[in-house]
Amino acid sequence: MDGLTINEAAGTTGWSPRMLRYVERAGLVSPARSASGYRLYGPAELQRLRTLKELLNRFGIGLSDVAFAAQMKDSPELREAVEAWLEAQPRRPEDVSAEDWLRFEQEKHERLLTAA
Amino acid sequence: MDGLTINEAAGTTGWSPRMLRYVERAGLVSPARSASGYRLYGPAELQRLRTLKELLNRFGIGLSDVAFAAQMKDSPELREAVEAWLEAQPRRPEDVSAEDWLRFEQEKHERLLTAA
DNA sequence: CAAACCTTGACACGACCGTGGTAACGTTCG
DNA sequence: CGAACGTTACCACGGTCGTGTCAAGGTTTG
Repeated sequence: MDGLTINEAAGTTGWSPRMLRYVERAGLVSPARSASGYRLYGPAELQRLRTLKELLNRFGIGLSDVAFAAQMKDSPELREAVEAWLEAQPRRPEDVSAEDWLRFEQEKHERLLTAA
Repeated sequence: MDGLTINEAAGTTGWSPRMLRYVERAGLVSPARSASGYRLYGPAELQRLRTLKELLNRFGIGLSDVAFAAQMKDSPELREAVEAWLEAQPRRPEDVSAEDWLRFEQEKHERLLTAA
């Protein structure tokens, strides 16, 4: 049977076995299962895991964010409702662009800014 | 000057003053400010706050989710990267539709299911 | 001018995210 | 058959989300 087991997949993707199960639970990458229930990661899943990792690192987002995007993707009702809300008013990007967003998302414990 | 103060706005929208500040911080609804720095909520903001509340309740999502959607909306780079990743493979919706998503998102502490 | 309201900053708290670890039990392979 | 590996179910822990509350100080208004 083709497909790497979870530890092998962990080895080639950089995720821990623990996280591979978590990612699956989040509905993002679900490998096939062997007759006895072992996870079998094929080339497609492995690639998906690698690009997922890069996606998260590159933008500093979380699994939940991607999971939410997925949910929006296959629930037109949700997607339309959210888009409609966002469309309503532009929020001039001067105020809340990457700067403030990051500030909010990460919310380390920095002060300052106050946007003179 | 037109515009309700934060407590008045809280009264008509159902949000607490605390949460109105939090929502602003998340970059979702930013009222104008008076000369001395008081928040002034106009009809547009009030409506936006009410619909936001309904959006969250209706789909059981969080402010962060909407904030993330907003971020995707005005960062084409992020949006394209996420969409590209999601597009890659369809994930048959039998496995991870609303059921599992909710299970993951809320993750109360329920057992069972195992989808006989 | 004093009461009532606003502002930001902080402490606090339960719930959940992202992780790791361990336990208890089934599977594969040498 | 025993070692190595897989599965699920838990405990734990720092960090963030969504909230409330309180303190210290400026503003508005009767």
